[in-house]
Amino acid sequence: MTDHVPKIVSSRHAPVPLAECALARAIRSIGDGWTLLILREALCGVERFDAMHDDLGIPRSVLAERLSKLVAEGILEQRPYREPGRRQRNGYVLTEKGRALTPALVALREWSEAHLPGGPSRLRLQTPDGQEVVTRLIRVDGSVLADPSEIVAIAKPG
Amino acid sequence: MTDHVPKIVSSRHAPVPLAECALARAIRSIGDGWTLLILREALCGVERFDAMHDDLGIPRSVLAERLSKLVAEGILEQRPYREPGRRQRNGYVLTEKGRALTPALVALREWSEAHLPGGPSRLRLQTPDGQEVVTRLIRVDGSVLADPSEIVAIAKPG
DNA sequence: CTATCTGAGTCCATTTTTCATACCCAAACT
DNA sequence: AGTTTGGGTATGAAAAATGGACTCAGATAG
Repeated sequence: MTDHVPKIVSSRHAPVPLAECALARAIRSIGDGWTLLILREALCGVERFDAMHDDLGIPRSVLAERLSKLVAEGILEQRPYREPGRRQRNGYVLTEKGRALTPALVALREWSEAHLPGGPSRLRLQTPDGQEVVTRLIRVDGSVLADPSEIVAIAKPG
Repeated sequence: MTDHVPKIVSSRHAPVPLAECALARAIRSIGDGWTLLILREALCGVERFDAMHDDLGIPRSVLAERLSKLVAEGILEQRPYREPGRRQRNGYVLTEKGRALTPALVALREWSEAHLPGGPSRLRLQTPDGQEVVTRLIRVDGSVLADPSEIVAIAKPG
């Protein structure tokens, strides 16, 4: 104690362990390739099992398992519907919790457009009046952050 | 051709196929649980193989494979360093392309704080002067979007 | 009333990843 | 010369993904 512990040189390790990190929890919850692609489908308004199966080429068993996990987590909910002359079925739609993932997906899309090869995306995310939607990083005082390299990660004492 | 094809009833399917979707490409590139957790480490300033291994509990072979993929994609780069009296090694740091993922990760963190159980996160992402950073969805005209449910996905004609 | 069609899944055998542990290597220090 | 240490490979066992066949229930046709 009277020792002057030389002090940790730099942050060799993350400032916060996984168990206390909200970002890590989000990744655990939805950070899986198929799950993210399913959320893209949901954001695009696709509700049906077979439509997702067709769009994604995902194995049916994997799709069923992921959908029920997303329902269990409250990100999707089953919405029964019936087409005229067809029997009742249920589709999957985003809950409010699920919709709240939109900023993250929009940010990913922007990153891809700016930094990945493959040409411009044909997918547009916009308001009903046709204005495209983008994300911005801002400080709590409302000012826009120009450069993400200004960001540092620290641990809140706890 | 003279047939009046009845017209597709609604968007059962996504407006854009995966191959032409920037969001899908991003998911292919980094949408994997371990990869996202590695990016979290990088964002936290963790550079070294062993530090990441300790923090994440990831198998060494998986970590090695993911790191080299991220380097190949230009998201991380190897930065050789040498501590006094130690041999030269290389760490991994975000490139500019990698840093550009920050908004997506911040958005995920916000979602987690707002909607997942687990208590407040101890991880803070802030500017050097201590202001916390958050994301906002905005229209191209600059106005802030209050509710993500206003968003619709459509295909750009192509 | 029986047959058939369809959307929405489940089941199952095979292949692919992941996992955990052990092992390896090169530099630096003893 | 021998030991330590960060940074990886190699390897067999366990888990997950894959793709195809199978199931089920209700609507409609015959």
